[in-house]
Amino acid sequence: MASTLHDVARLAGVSIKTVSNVINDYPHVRPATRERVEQAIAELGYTPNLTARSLRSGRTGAIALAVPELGLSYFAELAASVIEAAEEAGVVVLVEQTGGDRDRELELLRSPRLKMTDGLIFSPLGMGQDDVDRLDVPYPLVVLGERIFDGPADHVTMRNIEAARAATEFLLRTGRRRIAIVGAHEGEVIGSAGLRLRGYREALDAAGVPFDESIIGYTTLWHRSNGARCMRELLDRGAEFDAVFGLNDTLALGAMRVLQEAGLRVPGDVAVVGFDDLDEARYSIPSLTTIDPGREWIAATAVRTLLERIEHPDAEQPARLLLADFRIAERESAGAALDSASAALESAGAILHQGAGADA
Amino acid sequence: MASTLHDVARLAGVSIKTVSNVINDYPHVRPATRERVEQAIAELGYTPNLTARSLRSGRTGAIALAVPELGLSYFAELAASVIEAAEEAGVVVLVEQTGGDRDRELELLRSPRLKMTDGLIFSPLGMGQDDVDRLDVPYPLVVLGERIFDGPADHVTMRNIEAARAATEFLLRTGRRRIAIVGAHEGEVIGSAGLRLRGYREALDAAGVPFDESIIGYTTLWHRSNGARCMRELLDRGAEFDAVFGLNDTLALGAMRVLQEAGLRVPGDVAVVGFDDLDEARYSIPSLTTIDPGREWIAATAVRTLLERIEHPDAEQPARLLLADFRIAERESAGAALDSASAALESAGAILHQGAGADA
DNA sequence: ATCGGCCAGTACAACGTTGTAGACTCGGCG
DNA sequence: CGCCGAGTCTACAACGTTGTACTGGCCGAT
Repeated sequence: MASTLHDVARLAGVSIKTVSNVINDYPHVRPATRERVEQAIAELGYTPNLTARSLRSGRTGAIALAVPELGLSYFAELAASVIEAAEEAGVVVLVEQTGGDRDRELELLRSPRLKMTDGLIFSPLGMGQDDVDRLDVPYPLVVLGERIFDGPADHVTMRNIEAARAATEFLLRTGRRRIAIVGAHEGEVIGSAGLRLRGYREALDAAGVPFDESIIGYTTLWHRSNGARCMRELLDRGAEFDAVFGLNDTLALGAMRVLQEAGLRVPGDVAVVGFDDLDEARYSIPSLTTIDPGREWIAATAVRTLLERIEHPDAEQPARLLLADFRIAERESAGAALDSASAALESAGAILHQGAGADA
Repeated sequence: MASTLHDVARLAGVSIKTVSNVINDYPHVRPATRERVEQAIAELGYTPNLTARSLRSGRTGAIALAVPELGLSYFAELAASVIEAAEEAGVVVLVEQTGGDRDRELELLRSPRLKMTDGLIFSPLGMGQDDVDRLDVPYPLVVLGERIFDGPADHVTMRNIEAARAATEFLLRTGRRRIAIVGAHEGEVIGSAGLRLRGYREALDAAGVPFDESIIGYTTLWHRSNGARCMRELLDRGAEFDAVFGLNDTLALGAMRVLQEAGLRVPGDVAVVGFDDLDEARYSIPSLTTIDPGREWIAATAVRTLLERIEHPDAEQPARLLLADFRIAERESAGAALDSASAALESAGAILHQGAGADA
């Protein structure tokens, strides 16, 4: 059905290798021959069989992206950015969902289905630091997220601690003193929750504000409903606070909903800050002040790094850690500065911290 | 680096075909031989080269999914469902973004990159009915959405007219009479906007409520911000209404935000209904009453239909139109019934209309 | 005893492409 | 005049897999 080099060669009266040479812009082809071949290609509507080309070249021109779930806005937007960056590099993206399940993540790492791709961008959620050895795979791999550090593969991620610290400092600077947390993970040290909580504590310590366990809300999965539930529990137990730091936007949005249901005004009574800068944060009521963690940069860097590894598979370059810059996206939910200094800051554009890209 | 059938065969002392037979569960292999081969496979960590297998078999085990943008929640959730359904069928999914741009959509349809897949699930947004002939492609294709009807390819979509009519009837039944529209497309007949507006008009006509152009809000792209802008325009020009039908959830959510900013209570002063049943609709404030258009069924059916076409490429079965059932997901933004009949209905569970799946 | 049929396993070709080696022509230079 | 090198093109092999056809050996039925 689909035509091959043989068909084109027969029609043009040349060998199949000459057709191949024309397609690949090999220079030593007479213009007359080239034209004859091109005409035959057009006539037959020939397109090269990429599978055969892959077999021959050992490259597929596809990369895999594994995320927990596209239904989670953060990963949907991450995937969008990865696909876009890959497209610019002429590469297509095969998307897998792991559900954030450790077993499925481990299984995926050794799945033969990856043989269809040249490498993997992997965002684990179920695996932890103990599984670090499982990242030692026989194909190019770039890891995202904060579940596993110092692994054998390149790692692109965000400045969780610094960003969370900046978010907390922002709230402190606007006069808030009792900053509740929504979404903490019990006993976690590494991982988004652990790192962001650490940034929060660093900011409190630096400002001399005591850490108060009673306004820390714990939960498991970072779903909207859990943000709501978490906030409801805080309110029910009579916790007192004048600000909320949701460890991601979905949590913050869920929490904000509960605050409003309870008759509290945002940001009047309680300021709310999130983390992720989802598209949605721009359109909530009120719009959500949040951390833009550099998602696009992360996506572009992950693709670029992976393609470099694919290009030079034998390069003995050690695994790198690449960190994105972040900024505070200041909006309504925590824009009302309580003193004049921060009011000036507010109008200035809100880039509070611009970390240096650690490309080394 | 990676081992091949040859390596395994050499180690096990058999021919490569026997190894192949073991892998493919060919029955006529002696248990002793099978075991020897399996041991060699384990020892070498052999996994089959899927590219070579694809070349040989003519099948890749991958399908492509082309959507406008994963940043749009509807398509992110659609993609999630498609990937899940494909996974169950043992197939992987290559995701492309067209940006809803007609030229990129047309280009994608003849892109050689599709050669890496067995078929395409295509959700166009820029193309229109005039481009129907472009869907006559030399590979299995399933079309989604409502941009193009009666094309040469299988088409899986939702009951836009009936669902929009049911949404409108729901508002009418709860006593609303002045139902504003957010997100109409000027002059559109086909397409989600055109069809949903038609369902709206049918409901009005059936109830003897006059259609009033002054409460129809027009916009272009269905982004949150456009829903907000659209609603602001309606308010600015002094339009009077007691309900809003957002032609999708993002529009409705944007509109709801503006209503609340303007001091109007939802659903007290204005009831709001959306369309899509995004995850987000469950967690907005108030939660959004909306149409569940059967997205999961659409995804599963698209995958199943595509795989059937791939399986039987020569079957001369004519292109089919497959329609999903829908239901009203009744939530807070339009739950407050104004009469006792609908109050009873409200507590009943809100499946207002259950269309029959047209699998013929 | 001979044949047909089943079992276990093998050799070869083919999927469509591209790298390598080489054939053939032609012009220029020694 | 003969040789070299560059230009143009071709034949062949190989990427790793699997379908087809085949070889023997064995058993039971004729």
